[in-house]
Amino acid sequence: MPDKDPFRESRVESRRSRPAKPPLSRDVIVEEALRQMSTEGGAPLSLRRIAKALDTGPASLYAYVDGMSELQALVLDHALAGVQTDSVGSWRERLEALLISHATVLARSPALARMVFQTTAVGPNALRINDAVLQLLAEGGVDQANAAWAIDLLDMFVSATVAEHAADTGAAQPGGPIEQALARASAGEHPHVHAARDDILSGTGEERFRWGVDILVRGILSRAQSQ
Amino acid sequence: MPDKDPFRESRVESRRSRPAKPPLSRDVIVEEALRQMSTEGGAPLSLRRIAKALDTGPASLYAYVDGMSELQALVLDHALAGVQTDSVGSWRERLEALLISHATVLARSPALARMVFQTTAVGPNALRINDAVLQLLAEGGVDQANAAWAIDLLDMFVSATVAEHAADTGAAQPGGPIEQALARASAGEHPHVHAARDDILSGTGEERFRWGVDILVRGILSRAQSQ
DNA sequence: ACCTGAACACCGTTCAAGT
DNA sequence: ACCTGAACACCGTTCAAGT
Repeated sequence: MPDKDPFRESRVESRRSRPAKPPLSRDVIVEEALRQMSTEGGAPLSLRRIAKALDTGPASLYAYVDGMSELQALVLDHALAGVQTDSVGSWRERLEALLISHATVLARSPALARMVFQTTAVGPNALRINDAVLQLLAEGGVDQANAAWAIDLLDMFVSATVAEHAADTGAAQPGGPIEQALARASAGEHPHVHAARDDILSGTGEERFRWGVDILVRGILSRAQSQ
Repeated sequence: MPDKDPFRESRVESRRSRPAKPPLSRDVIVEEALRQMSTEGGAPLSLRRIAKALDTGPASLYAYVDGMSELQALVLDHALAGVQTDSVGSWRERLEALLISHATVLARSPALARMVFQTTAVGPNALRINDAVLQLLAEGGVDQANAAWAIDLLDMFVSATVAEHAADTGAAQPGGPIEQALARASAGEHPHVHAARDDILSGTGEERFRWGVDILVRGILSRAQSQ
């Protein structure tokens, strides 16, 4: 048997020498989670998949993270760091831009969008966003009591929009379940839906989002001014 | 060995004679699902658990239901049958009553509330509810184009309210994560949140729901009248 | 003291094999 | 033809046992 060639390519890869497989940490875990959410198309977050990617067993993650629900909170806040809270224009334009930025960040991955009603956003970035919205509403002349409730309503609108969008795997497309349902609305039994069917399906996502923001802002101003 | 007493209580229970273990059907499955959602506190719907309760293996359900996501759609519509679409008063009062009824039905079980952004409500009851809302908005003088988009916004509001409520396992309680987050909002870094902290936490769920409906209706009317 | 393999108690879905 | 036990490919979480 010939001697082993000492210059042969090593096929065993020491995991120590593998370049920059960094030691486990909260940050590494959260970043891997976000990476998977943006690449793995729509698949739900999984501790086991994260562990595998980081070359450990799932139990090891529990040293750095309390469990799935804490991880979700960390991931959500990390993602919210991308929300732009400063832009230019009137307070109304800046509010709209902020909400669009918020929705855009959440819509970047379906898994993130689905997370939005499972975890309450209470991290530093949620704080930053809410503070900015309160600032803008104050500029718009909305009193503090109404503004304080309004931030929740605006947030619900953003969250519901992205969550709805993430859920429908094409429900709104031509021939999809929504169109089929509308087709089932007869003039006799559901006259109003029947009559409005084209209007119900009209508009792009962004048009409808802007329309929603307009409705909310009008409502908030109207209420604030009546008091 | 003594003879068996022919009058002894039978301990073997023929499943044929067990009273009314009805044959499998879509309806039986959907009803068992709803039963479990209202009793099993907050646990997510599970095909396996339904199958066990109906005395079969999980595979048997697939003869009657396409899979989890079709079951969810059926369950949601079945539940929506409980939404009251007729009440008395002005159109505005009747709209508020309808939305409260809708929210109440969905909030009956956390599992149902969580389902609301996973499945698009397109069954007969969703049709009935949407038709009633369109009718009320028409009464209120809202044009068809705005009303057609408004039904989605109102539905998102109801859904987001119950979904948020279902998610927070007490996030809003005194000492809960929301209060803790607000405590982290310093006067220096987050002045508006800091100043509004009491207002942010104020109000009951129902007060805030009615406030939200008021904002939405004001906004919709304002927009409709401006065109 | 720290870490983790293996186990626990679940999932939804598929399909071969049996009646 | 219909039905389903068992398997497949996953989950999150726990914990005993090892270093």
